[in-house]
Amino acid sequence: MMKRVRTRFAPSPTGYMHIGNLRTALYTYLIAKSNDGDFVLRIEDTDQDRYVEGALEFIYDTLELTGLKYDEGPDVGGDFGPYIQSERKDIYKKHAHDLIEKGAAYPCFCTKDRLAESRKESSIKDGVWRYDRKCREIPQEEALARMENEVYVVRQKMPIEGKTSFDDIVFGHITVPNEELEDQILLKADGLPTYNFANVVDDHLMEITHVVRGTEYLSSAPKYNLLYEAFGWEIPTYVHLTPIMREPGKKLSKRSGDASFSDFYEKGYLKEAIINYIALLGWGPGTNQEIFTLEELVEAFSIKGLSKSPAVFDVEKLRWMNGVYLRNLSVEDFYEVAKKYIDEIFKSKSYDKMYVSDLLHNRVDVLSEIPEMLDFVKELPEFDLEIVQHQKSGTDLAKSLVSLKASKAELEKLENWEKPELMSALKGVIKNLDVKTPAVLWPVRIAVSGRESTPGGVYDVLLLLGKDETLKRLNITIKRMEEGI
RNA sequence: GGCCCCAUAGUGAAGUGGUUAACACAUCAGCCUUUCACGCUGAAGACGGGGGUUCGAAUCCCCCUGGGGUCACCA
Repeated sequence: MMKRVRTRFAPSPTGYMHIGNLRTALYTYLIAKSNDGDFVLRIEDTDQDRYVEGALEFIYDTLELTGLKYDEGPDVGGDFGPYIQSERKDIYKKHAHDLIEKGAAYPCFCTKDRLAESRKESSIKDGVWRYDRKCREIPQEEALARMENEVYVVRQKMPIEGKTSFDDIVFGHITVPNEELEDQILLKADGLPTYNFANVVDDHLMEITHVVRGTEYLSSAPKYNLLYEAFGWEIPTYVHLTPIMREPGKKLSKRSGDASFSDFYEKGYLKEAIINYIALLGWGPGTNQEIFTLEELVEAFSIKGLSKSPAVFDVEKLRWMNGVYLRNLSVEDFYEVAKKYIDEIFKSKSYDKMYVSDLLHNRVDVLSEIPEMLDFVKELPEFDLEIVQHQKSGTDLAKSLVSLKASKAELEKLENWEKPELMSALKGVIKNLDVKTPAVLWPVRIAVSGRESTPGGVYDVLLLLGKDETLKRLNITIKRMEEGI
């Protein structure tokens, strides 16, 4: 009987959900759920200096929004709490002392000053300083006594010689020389554990079976193995994830701009598309399927599909995928997500919601583009008269002017400003003038929109503007042209 | 610098000794068309380099190169 799979997402409360963190959360969730297991949220706040107000809510909200529902966590409870590390202080302290008794760790009384001094002296040699293990030799009895009234940290006693190996499910078997391992600090002088200690203790106590984290922890894994062994605990399955790069060679980071989930979300990328896209950054289903709902990801996910090399975040592909999601929406649903962007253009003016949505929903990749696509609705933009001519059908300015005047005359007569009427009016113009269709439709559209490309054709643009505005703009452009010729 | 890891088109990514080396985004061309977009069709584009092993290597081994990670009282 296999143990129940349990994974945990363990962010620091920094008030920011980096896209890479989100992906880690996603994969962690998928590993649990694709095995009918539990997904746990644990907050790693052992660095007091880093605490950001409101960060917890931010994490809860983001996971809620993206659908990564956790079975246990600070706000939902569970049998393995508390789920916030700063509330587990006593647990770490007890375990650190157990380790001292077992001889796998020792208290270190070196002050930061002495360390800095030591670092300064020896750094001349090869550039990399490592703790000189001064306190390691203090007899345990004496050390225990000094702990009563001195400030100390607890350090892990690493083997001096030999090698340590560990297995990672994506990277395989990895061996490192023990001389590389520093006697790292487990418990800080403030009594809180370092990540290096807390993660081991918590993962064991919370019965985490698959430890999912970034490759930045790969080189620390042997130290964790040594810790598990010292405690006599079962070693979990390690799943180290490659980083997401902004461009080849450059890691995606907060500093390089819009690398956070909320930035994308607020720009008009759908959460489903973001999740879908990042799922494919570093993981492949082994089939050609690319569009996945979260449920489908749970179904399709396998650790085997995880990639060993870093993946570059390609905004262009995210755009495309977001467009696919938008197009797959019904017009009604599209309106719901696009509403706030469309309203930026129409403000309080009334408009036919479904009509506008229908016009937009095949043409938009990112919702925030909408105001720009419709900006001509607000007012006639400045534009170069040259674009009024339709080159392909050999229409020049003079001919365009004729088309415009004739069109204006017909449009003025219309009682009903509806598509069928507009169509028959302009088709009549085309027939009377005996010209090609674009020779009329193109100039009219440009004359009233000032744009070479618009969502929808002339009739759509005319409907968007209404009769009065259309005629007003036709007059303006006609006048400009008359003065120009 | 030491140690560890990685390496298929611009990007993601199939492929695990024998393939015309998939597929998707992007690019380019054509079709559709009243512009744009959607959609459809097609094109160009890759196994980082060098040695082995093998009848045969993108696939296995070694070296080089390139990239990444790590070496905190941060996670």
